[in-house]
Amino acid sequence: MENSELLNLEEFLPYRLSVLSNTVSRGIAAAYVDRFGLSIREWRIIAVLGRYPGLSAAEIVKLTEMDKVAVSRAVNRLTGKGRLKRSLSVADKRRSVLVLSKEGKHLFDQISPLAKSYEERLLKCLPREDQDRLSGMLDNLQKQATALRPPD
Amino acid sequence: MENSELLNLEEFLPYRLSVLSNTVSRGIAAAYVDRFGLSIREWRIIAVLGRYPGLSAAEIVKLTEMDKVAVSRAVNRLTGKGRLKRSLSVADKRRSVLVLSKEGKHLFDQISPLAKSYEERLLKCLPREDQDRLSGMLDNLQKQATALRPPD
DNA sequence: ATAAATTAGTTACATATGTAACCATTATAC
DNA sequence: GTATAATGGTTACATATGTAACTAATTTAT
Repeated sequence: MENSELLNLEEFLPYRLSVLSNTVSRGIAAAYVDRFGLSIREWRIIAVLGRYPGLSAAEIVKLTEMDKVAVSRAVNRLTGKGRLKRSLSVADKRRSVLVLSKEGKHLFDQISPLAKSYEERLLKCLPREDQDRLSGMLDNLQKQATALRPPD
Repeated sequence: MENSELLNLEEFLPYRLSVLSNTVSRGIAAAYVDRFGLSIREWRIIAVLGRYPGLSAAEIVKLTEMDKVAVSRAVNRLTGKGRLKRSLSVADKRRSVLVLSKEGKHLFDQISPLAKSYEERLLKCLPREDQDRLSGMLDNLQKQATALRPPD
């Protein structure tokens, strides 16, 4: 067996992405999980609905790459706590229409600056030029990874 | 509230990293989870031990950013299935010394090329020059994220 | 030399998660 | 128009996970 076929973990992009993403997610979570009683996934749903009010659960699934059951459950918890309002689409009675409640909006407003501040501190390690490049590369990688993904 | 303080999710680096990492991890997992009966975390431990035989559980924790309980459990499962051998360090009887068994090595040898092939196809979307740049940026980001991480 | 603090790892508990099976509704095929 | 397939979402079950409390071994401070 050619040694070059064996995996060198610390050069392996998927591994590095995963480690980095975990470190970062926990870093941000530290700022809101305890303080606001939100799980990472719940926050993600708040954030996506803060940005795009009126999404359905299925649309959240597509946007966030979260599992549809996970979304269903997080939405239920958030609705139960009064952080989200759910109604049914008139055009398609299967579809839910999700929006932040007043309290949900308030959470979004409070956590947004914390999240952005974290991002800013994180990006300080890259020169401006690299930051823009990185953004483009991530777009390309995401498209490619989506294309490579096996059908469910 | 200044609109600029609100989070724009699709430009938010931590979010994009998380989505990308999930898409990628699932893409690779599709190649081994069912075929070899390995969870993503178990595979990660196989991979790190294939690269660094003799690590302790705590060292795996540091290298992979996995939770120490998660590592303990995955190691137990792998040992139970005969994919890993565990002994105790002579110098420090708390420490485990972990190595792949023959079967574990075989798994590593079989999955490595699949993983590398996935990585290769993923990276096809970036010109060579960007690939090198990306690598350097990920190093910097990882260091920064680690520095920003709150103490446990 | 001994008590206190640290470190490696495991266990117990509550909670979260993924898979598959399941309704209800809407779209498609005939 | 009716049967069939596809879609949105939930539920049930088994399993995985995180937190905190724990044991055992080692290190540090005195």
